[in-house]
Amino acid sequence: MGTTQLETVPEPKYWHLKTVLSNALDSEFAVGEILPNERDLAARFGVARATLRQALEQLELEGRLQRRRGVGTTVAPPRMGVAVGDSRQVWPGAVADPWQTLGSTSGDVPAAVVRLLAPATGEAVYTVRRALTTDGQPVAAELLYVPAGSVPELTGDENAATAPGGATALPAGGAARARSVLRELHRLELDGQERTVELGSARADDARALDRLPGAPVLVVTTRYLSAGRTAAVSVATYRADTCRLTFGDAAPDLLAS
Amino acid sequence: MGTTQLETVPEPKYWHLKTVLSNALDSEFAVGEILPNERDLAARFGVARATLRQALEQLELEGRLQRRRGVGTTVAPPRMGVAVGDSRQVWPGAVADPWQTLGSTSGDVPAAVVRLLAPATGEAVYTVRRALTTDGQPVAAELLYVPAGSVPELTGDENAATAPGGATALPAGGAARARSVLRELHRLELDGQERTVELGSARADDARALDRLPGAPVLVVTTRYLSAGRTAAVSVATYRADTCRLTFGDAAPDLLAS
DNA sequence: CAGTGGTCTAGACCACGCT
DNA sequence: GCGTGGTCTAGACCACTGA
Repeated sequence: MGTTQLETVPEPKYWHLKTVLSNALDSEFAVGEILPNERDLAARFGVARATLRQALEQLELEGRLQRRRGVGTTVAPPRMGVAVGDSRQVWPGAVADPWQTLGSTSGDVPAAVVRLLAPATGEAVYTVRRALTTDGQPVAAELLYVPAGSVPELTGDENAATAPGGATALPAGGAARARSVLRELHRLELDGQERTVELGSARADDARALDRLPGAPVLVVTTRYLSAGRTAAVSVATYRADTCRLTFGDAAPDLLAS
Repeated sequence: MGTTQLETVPEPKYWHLKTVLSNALDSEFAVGEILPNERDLAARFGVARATLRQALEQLELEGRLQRRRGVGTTVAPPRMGVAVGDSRQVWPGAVADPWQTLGSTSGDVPAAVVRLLAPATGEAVYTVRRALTTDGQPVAAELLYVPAGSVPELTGDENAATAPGGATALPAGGAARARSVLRELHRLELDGQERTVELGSARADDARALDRLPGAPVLVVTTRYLSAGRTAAVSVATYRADTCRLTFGDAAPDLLAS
């Protein structure tokens, strides 16, 4: 009886707006072009600025737009492919590794990492900071956790106090020290590696390294390096979710470029 | 001279709020517990509801909370690990494949997929819809694109009109038809597969399948199946970014559970 | 300095899930 | 019907960038 509800799922304004803008981006804008500012755009579409921003946020999340405070909103280039795992499994910092070793930090070791490392009680952990950039653009920031047991040659001089109940971070050092950690790590045989990928939001330090605001969406890649039946190292890498696409397998990244 | 700016990076309210809530979730709430409603929470923290919502959105993005319209906000369980690629590479729909084959749809073939398939001009494409659920919860929705050339035995009865300049979708069918497409596909030898992972937002149909609102964050996994030097099929799978963590490699998903 | 995006407010109404 | 989260408004001020 009642009137058959004819096509009335009132699509949210911001959703419709996003579609309209998306089409406009495809047909009327070139990569790098600057859009009108938010107040003008909102007025043009007859919506409040908050509503327009909801649409822009979606488009930025999808990598279609790039917004920068004090500058404006520009049309983003297609996401770049970033090789994360290829067939040959190697230690971080091996030859031809595009990551840049920055140094070793002295932060806490997150509980989740401690769980993966399953270190001997109170065993110290080296923390190496690395960064990945492409064409001058920051792409990813990584923290590599190496328990002292994986690099026995380094335990000579500076022994950190062993805290009960958890891994202790070793004192910070320069890039030279970080590289020596990697060098020692390479003496081990790499038996395999396991990875997980999940969505996260950038912490304050990652945000700075990635040239984004805190809370920006990132893809968190956690890698567990296995050697002799034990976890020799754990890497937590955060990739800018807006600008890059992770590639796995033997694909040349360009093959899947859009 | 000038007063050294002492610790004044005015942290946004929503960011601070997120931290406070996050700690509260760790210490004072159990998984599944319902939080006070947004209006009460906002009043309790002395902020506008919109500001509180910004903090809740972040926490939901990180998989800490689950919000459902008409119901409330609950504490989410830890993300579940979902195996995406293991060492042995197999066709979709092989034995022990946990995906459920739903049927074949008749939608358009996205331009990005056409580029990967590189089909003969106007070659028709089968589209198979599948879904993955764990413990009754929808986890992922997949569209598998199979060019007619990959399953020659099926081209007998219904030939779609070949449109110029692009791949044509074949008419829809039931789960039985979809399964026959998979069966035929298995006759090919799988030479390898390439994957990409990127952040996306759920389209209307995916949102329905995943029991989320349109625009919800999803992890889009694009897989290219290679056989005899050619792309035999392309799968585009969208995973709920809030509830799952993709696992690669030989890891048992539980090993990396948080 | 002017102009941009980022944050925040205090309201209003709507769509949905339950009971 | 009632309470929930989802959408939307019209303003205000702030933080940052670049001329």
